[in-house]
Amino acid sequence: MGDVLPVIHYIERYVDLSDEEKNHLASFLKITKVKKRQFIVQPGFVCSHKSYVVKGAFRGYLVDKEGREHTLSFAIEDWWISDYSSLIYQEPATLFVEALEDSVLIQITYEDEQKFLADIPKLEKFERIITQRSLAFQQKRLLSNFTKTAEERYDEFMSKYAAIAKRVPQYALASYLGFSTEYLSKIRNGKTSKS
Amino acid sequence: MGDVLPVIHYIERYVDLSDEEKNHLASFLKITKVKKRQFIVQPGFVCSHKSYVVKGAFRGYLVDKEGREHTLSFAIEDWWISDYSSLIYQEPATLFVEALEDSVLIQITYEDEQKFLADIPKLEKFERIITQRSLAFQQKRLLSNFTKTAEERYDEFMSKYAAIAKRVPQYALASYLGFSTEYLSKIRNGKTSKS
DNA sequence: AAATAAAAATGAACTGGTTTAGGAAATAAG
DNA sequence: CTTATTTCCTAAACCAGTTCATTTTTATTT
Repeated sequence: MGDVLPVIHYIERYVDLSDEEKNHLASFLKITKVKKRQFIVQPGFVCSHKSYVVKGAFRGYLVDKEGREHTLSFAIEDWWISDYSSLIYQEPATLFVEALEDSVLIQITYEDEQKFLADIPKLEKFERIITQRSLAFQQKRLLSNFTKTAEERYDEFMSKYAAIAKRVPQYALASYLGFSTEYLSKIRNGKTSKS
Repeated sequence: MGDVLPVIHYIERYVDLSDEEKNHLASFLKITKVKKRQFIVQPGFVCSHKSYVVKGAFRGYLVDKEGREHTLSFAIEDWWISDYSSLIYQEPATLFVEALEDSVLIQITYEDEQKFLADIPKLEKFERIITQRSLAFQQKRLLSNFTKTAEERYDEFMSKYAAIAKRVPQYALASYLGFSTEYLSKIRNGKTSKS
Protein backbone atom coordinates (compact mmCIF):
# COMPACT_ATOMS: atom_id res chain seq x y z
CA MET A 1 0.00 0.00 0.00
CA GLY A 2 2.87 2.40 0.72
CA ASP A 3 3.33 3.24 -2.92
CA VAL A 4 -0.21 4.48 -3.46
CA LEU A 5 -0.21 6.76 -0.41
CA PRO A 6 0.17 9.98 -2.45
CA VAL A 7 -3.35 9.55 -3.81
CA ILE A 8 -4.76 8.72 -0.38
CA HIS A 9 -3.18 11.90 0.95
CA TYR A 10 -4.51 13.86 -1.96
CA ILE A 11 -8.07 12.75 -1.22
CA GLU A 12 -7.64 13.44 2.49
CA ARG A 13 -7.15 17.12 1.69
CA TYR A 14 -10.86 17.15 0.89
CA VAL A 15 -12.56 14.44 2.98
CA ASP A 16 -11.68 12.42 6.11
CA LEU A 17 -11.21 8.70 5.66
CA SER A 18 -11.14 5.86 8.19
CA ASP A 19 -8.27 3.35 8.08
CA GLU A 20 -10.69 0.81 6.70
CA GLU A 21 -11.75 3.16 3.92
CA LYS A 22 -8.15 3.95 3.07
CA ASN A 23 -7.34 0.26 2.73
CA HIS A 24 -10.39 -0.35 0.62
CA LEU A 25 -9.44 2.55 -1.64
CA ALA A 26 -5.79 1.47 -1.84
CA SER A 27 -6.85 -1.92 -3.15
CA PHE A 28 -8.19 -0.22 -6.30
CA LEU A 29 -5.09 1.84 -7.04
CA LYS A 30 -2.26 0.67 -9.28
CA ILE A 31 1.22 2.01 -9.94
CA THR A 32 2.24 2.35 -13.59
CA LYS A 33 5.57 3.39 -15.05
CA VAL A 34 5.80 4.94 -18.51
CA LYS A 35 8.69 6.02 -20.68
CA LYS A 36 9.10 9.38 -22.36
CA ARG A 37 7.02 9.68 -25.58
CA GLN A 38 4.74 6.83 -24.50
CA PHE A 39 0.96 7.38 -24.83
CA ILE A 40 -1.42 6.53 -22.00
CA VAL A 41 -4.48 7.63 -23.99
CA GLN A 42 -4.99 7.54 -27.76
CA PRO A 43 -7.81 8.68 -30.05
CA GLY A 44 -10.21 5.90 -30.89
CA PHE A 45 -9.71 3.96 -27.67
CA VAL A 46 -11.94 4.45 -24.64
CA CYS A 47 -10.01 6.09 -21.82
CA SER A 48 -10.12 3.46 -19.10
CA HIS A 49 -8.15 5.17 -16.33
CA LYS A 50 -7.79 8.34 -14.39
CA SER A 51 -4.11 8.97 -13.66
CA TYR A 52 -2.37 10.78 -10.81
CA VAL A 53 1.21 11.87 -11.54
CA VAL A 54 3.68 10.73 -8.87
CA LYS A 55 6.73 11.64 -10.93
CA GLY A 56 7.13 13.05 -14.43
CA ALA A 57 5.20 15.23 -16.86
CA PHE A 58 2.34 14.71 -19.33
CA ARG A 59 0.45 16.55 -21.96
CA GLY A 60 -3.07 15.97 -23.30
CA TYR A 61 -3.61 17.20 -26.85
CA LEU A 62 -5.83 16.99 -29.88
CA VAL A 63 -4.66 16.72 -33.48
CA ASP A 64 -7.08 18.57 -35.76
CA LYS A 65 -7.94 17.69 -39.35
CA GLU A 66 -5.16 19.93 -40.68
CA GLY A 67 -2.68 18.05 -38.52
CA ARG A 68 -2.18 20.85 -36.01
CA GLU A 69 -1.79 19.98 -32.33
CA HIS A 70 -3.76 21.74 -29.60
CA THR A 71 -2.79 21.12 -26.00
CA LEU A 72 -5.67 20.92 -23.57
CA SER A 73 -3.75 20.18 -20.41
CA PHE A 74 -0.42 19.56 -18.79
CA ALA A 75 0.19 17.51 -15.67
CA ILE A 76 3.25 17.28 -13.46
CA GLU A 77 3.67 15.88 -9.93
CA ASP A 78 0.47 15.93 -7.84
CA TRP A 79 -1.85 16.57 -10.81
CA TRP A 80 -4.39 14.30 -12.48
CA ILE A 81 -4.70 13.68 -16.20
CA SER A 82 -6.94 11.78 -18.66
CA ASP A 83 -9.26 12.42 -21.58
CA TYR A 84 -12.05 13.65 -19.38
CA SER A 85 -14.89 13.36 -21.89
CA SER A 86 -13.85 9.90 -22.92
CA LEU A 87 -13.58 8.81 -19.30
CA ILE A 88 -16.92 10.06 -18.02
CA TYR A 89 -18.95 9.05 -21.05
CA GLN A 90 -16.87 5.92 -21.70
CA GLU A 91 -16.67 6.75 -25.37
CA PRO A 92 -13.65 6.75 -27.70
CA ALA A 93 -11.03 9.35 -26.82
CA THR A 94 -10.24 12.30 -29.07
CA LEU A 95 -7.05 13.21 -27.25
CA PHE A 96 -3.55 11.87 -27.04
CA VAL A 97 -2.10 11.85 -23.54
CA GLU A 98 1.67 11.53 -23.83
CA ALA A 99 4.51 11.30 -21.32
CA LEU A 100 6.97 14.18 -21.77
CA GLU A 101 9.47 12.46 -19.43
CA ASP A 102 9.94 9.02 -17.94
CA SER A 103 7.11 9.02 -15.40
CA VAL A 104 5.33 7.20 -12.60
CA LEU A 105 1.54 7.20 -12.25
CA ILE A 106 -1.06 5.94 -9.83
CA GLN A 107 -4.08 4.83 -11.83
CA ILE A 108 -7.65 3.86 -11.15
CA THR A 109 -9.99 2.36 -13.72
CA TYR A 110 -13.37 3.85 -14.53
CA GLU A 111 -15.21 0.75 -13.28
CA ASP A 112 -13.32 0.66 -10.00
CA GLU A 113 -13.99 4.32 -9.42
CA GLN A 114 -17.72 3.75 -9.92
CA LYS A 115 -17.49 0.93 -7.41
CA PHE A 116 -15.78 2.87 -4.71
CA LEU A 117 -18.03 5.89 -5.24
CA ALA A 118 -20.92 3.54 -4.42
CA ASP A 119 -19.07 1.90 -1.51
CA ILE A 120 -17.79 5.12 0.09
CA PRO A 121 -20.36 7.86 -0.61
CA LYS A 122 -18.26 10.62 0.88
CA LEU A 123 -15.89 10.23 -2.04
CA GLU A 124 -18.67 11.74 -4.11
CA LYS A 125 -17.97 14.95 -2.26
CA PHE A 126 -14.30 14.73 -3.14
CA GLU A 127 -15.11 14.20 -6.80
CA ARG A 128 -17.65 16.99 -6.77
CA ILE A 129 -15.21 19.49 -5.31
CA ILE A 130 -12.27 18.76 -7.58
CA THR A 131 -14.54 18.74 -10.64
CA GLN A 132 -15.98 22.11 -9.62
CA ARG A 133 -12.50 23.53 -9.33
CA SER A 134 -11.47 22.19 -12.71
CA LEU A 135 -14.55 23.77 -14.20
CA ALA A 136 -13.79 27.15 -12.62
CA PHE A 137 -10.24 26.86 -13.94
CA GLN A 138 -11.40 26.05 -17.47
CA GLN A 139 -13.78 28.99 -17.47
CA LYS A 140 -10.97 31.32 -16.52
CA ARG A 141 -8.85 29.89 -19.29
CA LEU A 142 -11.58 30.37 -21.89
CA LEU A 143 -12.09 33.98 -20.81
CA SER A 144 -8.37 34.56 -20.83
CA ASN A 145 -8.25 33.37 -24.43
CA PHE A 146 -11.04 35.77 -25.32
CA THR A 147 -9.79 38.83 -23.48
CA LYS A 148 -6.02 38.67 -23.64
CA THR A 149 -3.43 38.94 -26.39
CA ALA A 150 -1.00 36.12 -27.10
CA GLU A 151 1.72 37.98 -25.24
CA GLU A 152 -0.45 38.61 -22.17
CA ARG A 153 -1.43 34.95 -22.03
CA TYR A 154 2.21 33.96 -22.24
CA ASP A 155 3.19 36.32 -19.41
CA GLU A 156 0.30 35.09 -17.28
CA PHE A 157 1.29 31.46 -17.80
CA MET A 158 4.94 32.14 -17.03
CA SER A 159 4.12 33.89 -13.80
CA LYS A 160 1.72 31.17 -12.62
CA TYR A 161 3.30 28.03 -14.02
CA ALA A 162 6.99 28.72 -14.53
CA ALA A 163 7.71 25.23 -13.19
CA ILE A 164 5.68 23.67 -16.01
CA ALA A 165 7.03 26.01 -18.70
CA LYS A 166 10.54 24.90 -17.87
CA ARG A 167 9.71 21.25 -18.40
CA VAL A 168 7.63 21.18 -21.55
CA PRO A 169 8.73 21.71 -25.15
CA GLN A 170 8.05 25.12 -26.58
CA TYR A 171 5.72 23.89 -29.29
CA ALA A 172 3.59 22.26 -26.57
CA LEU A 173 3.37 25.50 -24.62
CA ALA A 174 2.47 27.50 -27.74
CA SER A 175 -0.28 25.03 -28.59
CA TYR A 176 -1.61 25.29 -25.01
CA LEU A 177 -1.72 29.07 -25.18
CA GLY A 178 -3.41 28.96 -28.57
CA PHE A 179 -0.86 30.35 -31.01
CA SER A 180 1.91 29.17 -33.32
CA THR A 181 5.32 28.06 -32.13
CA GLU A 182 6.94 30.68 -34.37
CA TYR A 183 5.02 33.40 -32.59
CA LEU A 184 6.08 32.10 -29.18
CA SER A 185 9.62 32.33 -30.42
CA LYS A 186 9.04 35.96 -31.35
CA ILE A 187 7.52 36.75 -27.96
CA ARG A 188 10.44 35.18 -26.14
CA ASN A 189 12.93 37.12 -28.19
CA GLY A 190 11.05 40.40 -28.11
CA LYS A 191 10.48 40.60 -31.86
CA THR A 192 6.79 41.40 -31.56
CA SER A 193 5.46 44.84 -32.60
CA LYS A 194 5.23 46.40 -29.13
CA SER A 195 7.68 46.08 -26.18
CA MET B 1 -44.35 23.42 -3.47
CA GLY B 2 -45.93 23.02 -6.92
CA ASP B 3 -44.04 25.91 -8.36
CA VAL B 4 -40.59 24.51 -7.60
CA LEU B 5 -41.32 21.08 -9.10
CA PRO B 6 -39.26 21.70 -12.27
CA VAL B 7 -36.05 21.63 -10.24
CA ILE B 8 -37.14 18.52 -8.34
CA HIS B 9 -37.82 16.80 -11.65
CA TYR B 10 -34.48 17.96 -12.99
CA ILE B 11 -32.64 16.38 -10.07
CA GLU B 12 -34.68 13.18 -10.37
CA ARG B 13 -33.18 12.64 -13.82
CA TYR B 14 -29.95 11.81 -12.00
CA VAL B 15 -30.85 10.45 -8.55
CA ASP B 16 -33.96 8.96 -6.91
CA LEU B 17 -35.53 10.96 -4.10
CA SER B 18 -38.05 9.94 -1.42
CA ASP B 19 -41.12 12.14 -0.83
CA GLU B 20 -39.55 13.31 2.38
CA GLU B 21 -36.36 14.30 0.59
CA LYS B 22 -38.31 16.13 -2.07
CA ASN B 23 -40.16 18.15 0.54
CA HIS B 24 -36.98 18.95 2.38
CA LEU B 25 -35.37 20.10 -0.85
CA ALA B 26 -38.41 22.10 -1.91
CA SER B 27 -38.23 24.08 1.33
CA PHE B 28 -34.90 25.54 0.18
CA LEU B 29 -36.04 26.59 -3.28
CA LYS B 30 -37.43 30.03 -4.09
CA ILE B 31 -39.17 31.42 -7.14
CA THR B 32 -37.87 34.76 -8.47
CA LYS B 33 -39.20 36.89 -11.29
CA VAL B 34 -36.93 39.28 -13.15
CA LYS B 35 -37.56 41.82 -15.89
CA LYS B 36 -35.65 42.07 -19.16
CA ARG B 37 -32.27 43.84 -18.74
CA GLN B 38 -32.21 43.14 -15.01
CA PHE B 39 -28.99 41.73 -13.51
CA ILE B 40 -29.02 38.75 -11.16
CA VAL B 41 -25.22 38.78 -10.74
CA GLN B 42 -22.86 41.77 -10.90
CA PRO B 43 -19.08 42.14 -10.67
CA GLY B 44 -17.89 42.96 -7.18
CA PHE B 45 -20.75 41.20 -5.40
CA VAL B 46 -20.51 37.61 -4.24
CA CYS B 47 -22.82 35.38 -6.25
CA SER B 48 -25.20 34.09 -3.61
CA HIS B 49 -27.50 31.89 -5.71
CA LYS B 50 -27.56 29.20 -8.28
CA SER B 51 -30.48 29.78 -10.67
CA TYR B 52 -32.61 27.39 -12.72
CA VAL B 53 -34.48 29.00 -15.63
CA VAL B 54 -38.20 28.17 -15.63
CA LYS B 55 -39.04 30.74 -18.28
CA GLY B 56 -36.92 33.27 -20.15
CA ALA B 57 -33.34 33.72 -21.27
CA PHE B 58 -30.09 34.86 -19.66
CA ARG B 59 -26.55 35.62 -20.55
CA GLY B 60 -23.41 35.59 -18.38
CA TYR B 61 -20.64 37.84 -19.59
CA LEU B 62 -17.43 39.59 -18.66
CA VAL B 63 -16.49 43.17 -19.54
CA ASP B 64 -12.74 43.43 -20.13
CA LYS B 65 -10.53 46.42 -19.43
CA GLU B 66 -11.05 47.79 -22.95
CA GLY B 67 -14.80 47.65 -22.38
CA ARG B 68 -15.40 44.67 -24.66
CA GLU B 69 -17.99 42.10 -23.64
CA HIS B 70 -17.28 38.36 -23.70
CA THR B 71 -20.17 35.97 -23.22
CA LEU B 72 -19.37 32.89 -21.18
CA SER B 73 -22.80 31.30 -21.17
CA PHE B 74 -26.40 31.49 -22.19
CA ALA B 75 -29.31 29.90 -20.38
CA ILE B 76 -32.88 29.32 -21.51
CA GLU B 77 -35.62 27.08 -20.08
CA ASP B 78 -34.32 24.06 -18.15
CA TRP B 79 -30.73 25.37 -17.86
CA TRP B 80 -28.82 26.65 -14.83
CA ILE B 81 -26.85 29.87 -14.65
CA SER B 82 -24.60 31.76 -12.22
CA ASP B 83 -21.04 33.06 -11.92
CA TYR B 84 -19.64 29.64 -11.17
CA SER B 85 -16.27 30.75 -9.75
CA SER B 86 -17.86 33.34 -7.55
CA LEU B 87 -20.41 30.82 -6.31
CA ILE B 88 -18.11 27.96 -5.40
CA TYR B 89 -15.34 30.08 -3.91
CA GLN B 90 -17.79 32.64 -2.45
CA GLU B 91 -15.66 35.48 -3.75
CA PRO B 92 -16.70 38.62 -5.67
CA ALA B 93 -18.12 37.91 -9.11
CA THR B 94 -16.37 38.97 -12.30
CA LEU B 95 -19.39 38.36 -14.52
CA PHE B 96 -22.65 40.08 -15.20
CA VAL B 97 -25.63 37.73 -15.49
CA GLU B 98 -28.42 39.58 -17.24
CA ALA B 99 -31.98 38.68 -18.20
CA LEU B 100 -32.48 38.92 -21.97
CA GLU B 101 -36.25 38.60 -21.56
CA ASP B 102 -38.76 38.85 -18.72
CA SER B 103 -37.98 35.62 -16.87
CA VAL B 104 -38.84 33.28 -14.03
CA LEU B 105 -36.16 31.50 -11.98
CA ILE B 106 -35.99 28.93 -9.24
CA GLN B 107 -33.09 29.85 -6.97
CA ILE B 108 -31.15 28.25 -4.16
CA THR B 109 -28.59 30.05 -2.02
CA TYR B 110 -25.04 28.84 -1.62
CA GLU B 111 -25.53 28.24 2.13
CA ASP B 112 -28.74 26.30 1.66
CA GLU B 113 -27.12 24.14 -0.98
CA GLN B 114 -24.27 23.32 1.40
CA LYS B 115 -26.88 22.39 3.98
CA PHE B 116 -28.85 20.03 1.81
CA LEU B 117 -25.70 18.43 0.41
CA ALA B 118 -24.88 17.54 4.02
CA ASP B 119 -28.46 16.47 4.82
CA ILE B 120 -29.01 14.39 1.66
CA PRO B 121 -25.64 12.92 0.63
CA LYS B 122 -26.93 11.42 -2.59
CA LEU B 123 -27.32 14.94 -3.91
CA GLU B 124 -23.53 15.02 -3.98
CA LYS B 125 -23.79 12.51 -6.78
CA PHE B 126 -26.18 14.75 -8.67
CA GLU B 127 -23.82 17.71 -8.29
CA ARG B 128 -20.84 15.62 -9.28
CA ILE B 129 -22.46 14.39 -12.46
CA ILE B 130 -23.76 17.72 -13.71
CA THR B 131 -20.44 19.39 -12.92
CA GLN B 132 -18.58 16.68 -14.84
CA ARG B 133 -20.81 17.25 -17.83
CA SER B 134 -20.32 21.00 -17.70
CA LEU B 135 -16.59 20.43 -17.60
CA ALA B 136 -16.67 18.11 -20.61
CA PHE B 137 -18.76 20.72 -22.43
CA GLN B 138 -16.33 23.52 -21.60
CA GLN B 139 -13.39 21.47 -22.81
CA LYS B 140 -15.10 20.90 -26.13
CA ARG B 141 -15.78 24.59 -26.43
CA LEU B 142 -12.17 25.49 -25.71
CA LEU B 143 -10.94 23.02 -28.32
CA SER B 144 -13.50 24.28 -30.78
CA ASN B 145 -12.11 27.78 -30.31
CA PHE B 146 -8.61 26.51 -30.98
CA THR B 147 -9.35 24.29 -33.95
CA LYS B 148 -12.15 25.97 -35.84
CA THR B 149 -12.51 29.18 -37.80
CA ALA B 150 -15.06 31.80 -36.82
CA GLU B 151 -17.34 30.59 -39.59
CA GLU B 152 -17.11 26.95 -38.53
CA ARG B 153 -17.89 27.85 -34.93
CA TYR B 154 -20.89 29.85 -36.10
CA ASP B 155 -22.21 26.96 -38.20
CA GLU B 156 -21.68 24.53 -35.34
CA PHE B 157 -23.56 26.75 -32.92
CA MET B 158 -26.43 27.29 -35.33
CA SER B 159 -26.86 23.59 -35.94
CA LYS B 160 -26.79 22.71 -32.23
CA TYR B 161 -28.44 25.71 -30.63
CA ALA B 162 -30.66 27.32 -33.23
CA ALA B 163 -33.27 27.83 -30.51
CA ILE B 164 -30.87 29.97 -28.51
CA ALA B 165 -29.52 31.84 -31.52
CA LYS B 166 -33.04 32.98 -32.36
CA ARG B 167 -33.57 34.50 -28.93
CA VAL B 168 -30.36 36.34 -28.20
CA PRO B 169 -29.07 39.57 -29.74
CA GLN B 170 -26.43 39.16 -32.41
CA TYR B 171 -23.73 40.99 -30.47
CA ALA B 172 -24.24 38.51 -27.62
CA LEU B 173 -23.85 35.57 -29.97
CA ALA B 174 -20.70 37.05 -31.56
CA SER B 175 -19.16 37.63 -28.14
CA TYR B 176 -19.98 34.02 -27.18
CA LEU B 177 -18.32 32.67 -30.30
CA GLY B 178 -15.29 34.87 -29.78
CA PHE B 179 -15.35 37.37 -32.64
CA SER B 180 -16.68 40.82 -33.43
CA THR B 181 -20.29 41.58 -34.22
CA GLU B 182 -19.20 43.07 -37.57
CA TYR B 183 -17.65 39.78 -38.53
CA LEU B 184 -20.81 37.88 -37.58
CA SER B 185 -22.66 40.19 -39.89
CA LYS B 186 -20.25 39.27 -42.69
CA ILE B 187 -20.68 35.57 -42.02
CA ARG B 188 -24.46 35.83 -42.05
CA ASN B 189 -24.40 37.71 -45.32
CA GLY B 190 -21.76 35.58 -46.99
CA LYS B 191 -19.23 38.40 -47.40
CA THR B 192 -16.31 36.37 -46.03
CA SER B 193 -13.40 35.38 -48.29
CA LYS B 194 -14.49 31.79 -49.01
CA SER B 195 -17.99 30.37 -49.64
C1' DA C 1 32.14 11.13 -30.64
C1' DA C 2 29.68 11.02 -34.83
C1' DA C 3 25.37 10.75 -36.92
C1' DT C 4 20.67 11.66 -36.80
C1' DA C 5 16.62 13.40 -35.36
C1' DA C 6 13.93 16.79 -32.84
C1' DA C 7 13.27 21.45 -31.29
C1' DA C 8 13.92 26.46 -31.62
C1' DA C 9 14.91 30.77 -34.17
C1' DT C 10 14.41 34.03 -37.99
C1' DG C 11 12.45 36.79 -41.53
C1' DA C 12 9.39 37.98 -45.40
C1' DA C 13 4.92 37.57 -47.32
C1' DC C 14 0.32 36.95 -46.19
C1' DT C 15 -4.64 36.53 -44.11
C1' DG C 16 -8.57 36.04 -40.83
C1' DG C 17 -10.62 38.86 -38.23
C1' DT C 18 -10.69 43.85 -36.04
C1' DT C 19 -11.41 48.70 -36.02
C1' DT C 20 -13.49 52.78 -37.14
C1' DA C 21 -17.13 55.29 -38.79
C1' DG C 22 -21.17 55.58 -40.66
C1' DG C 23 -26.21 54.60 -42.03
C1' DA C 24 -30.51 51.58 -42.01
C1' DA C 25 -33.86 48.77 -39.50
C1' DA C 26 -36.12 47.14 -35.91
C1' DT C 27 -37.91 47.48 -30.83
C1' DA C 28 -39.38 49.81 -27.05
C1' DA C 29 -41.40 53.66 -24.77
C1' DG C 30 -44.22 57.71 -24.25
C1' DC D 1 -48.17 56.73 -33.96
C1' DT D 2 -43.95 59.23 -33.06
C1' DT D 3 -39.62 59.55 -31.02
C1' DA D 4 -35.72 57.53 -28.89
C1' DT D 5 -32.92 53.71 -28.28
C1' DT D 6 -31.05 49.55 -29.38
C1' DT D 7 -29.65 46.44 -32.79
C1' DC D 8 -27.88 45.33 -37.33
C1' DC D 9 -25.38 46.11 -41.71
C1' DT D 10 -21.60 47.85 -44.83
C1' DA D 11 -16.99 49.00 -46.40
C1' DA D 12 -12.20 50.31 -46.29
C1' DA D 13 -7.99 50.49 -43.71
C1' DC D 14 -5.47 48.00 -40.59
C1' DC D 15 -2.96 44.57 -37.43
C1' DA D 16 -2.03 40.46 -34.50
C1' DG D 17 -0.77 36.33 -35.44
C1' DT D 18 0.08 32.66 -39.38
C1' DT D 19 2.57 30.41 -43.07
C1' DC D 20 6.36 29.07 -45.54
C1' DA D 21 11.01 28.28 -46.19
C1' DT D 22 15.51 27.97 -44.36
C1' DT D 23 19.12 27.86 -40.61
C1' DT D 24 20.91 27.03 -36.01
C1' DT D 25 20.76 24.75 -31.79
C1' DT D 26 19.81 21.04 -28.77
C1' DA D 27 18.76 16.26 -27.70
C1' DT D 28 18.93 11.36 -28.73
C1' DT D 29 20.80 7.26 -30.61
C1' DT D 30 24.52 4.32 -32.38
